[in-house]
Amino acid sequence: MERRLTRTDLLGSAVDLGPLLLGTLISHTTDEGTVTIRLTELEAYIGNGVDPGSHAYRGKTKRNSSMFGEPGHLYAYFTYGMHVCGNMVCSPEGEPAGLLMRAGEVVEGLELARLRRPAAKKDRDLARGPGRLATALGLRLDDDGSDLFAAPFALTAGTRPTDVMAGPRTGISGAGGGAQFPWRFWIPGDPTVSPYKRHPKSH
DNA sequence: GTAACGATTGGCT
DNA sequence: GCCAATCGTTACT
Repeated sequence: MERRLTRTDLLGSAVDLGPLLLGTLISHTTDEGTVTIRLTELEAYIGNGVDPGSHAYRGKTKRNSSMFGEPGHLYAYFTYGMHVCGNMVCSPEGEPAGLLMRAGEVVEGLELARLRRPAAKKDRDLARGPGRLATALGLRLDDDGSDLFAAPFALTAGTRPTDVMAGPRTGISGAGGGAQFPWRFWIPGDPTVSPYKRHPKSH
């Protein structure tokens, strides 16, 4: 039986929660329908001057304020002038931390996800990458701050993976990109996990 | 005020 | 593998 998650399940260190939350199902319902994605890849970001890769590294701003809010809410941001990415906010209010939803498998609303992701050649590419996942789920910038435990969102415990891998985060430049912060977590062997890419600038 | 850069993607070589 | 797209945020002058 599938269990509905509660806010307590997201209250804790993002680094600890990352591996535990792999396999979680996130649902988003719009007037177009419902899409549910089983998360297969997550990245932890903390901040507070500790994590150079985090948007919250230099403190609270208008953009990242959701990360400082109540756990279980969405931190959605706009990047590269065209993509939206979504985080699940963890840790107590006032302490910025989140888990970037980097990839997943569409398990409900396949047709709607295909409609939203016309560029995807295979179903495994529908949510393979943070911008793609957000698009498939129908996330928009104004969903930033939304409570993931209230309509139109829902979080459900999925089948827990038998194995979990950890490594350096993708696309991070500078100090936050190295093996010093192995806070990318994924389900090994899952075809929907995105390929690792180091930041273009770090050569 | 002005320039550079991204927690990326998709198309092309 | 290489690179353009595209614009808000950040990092300078």
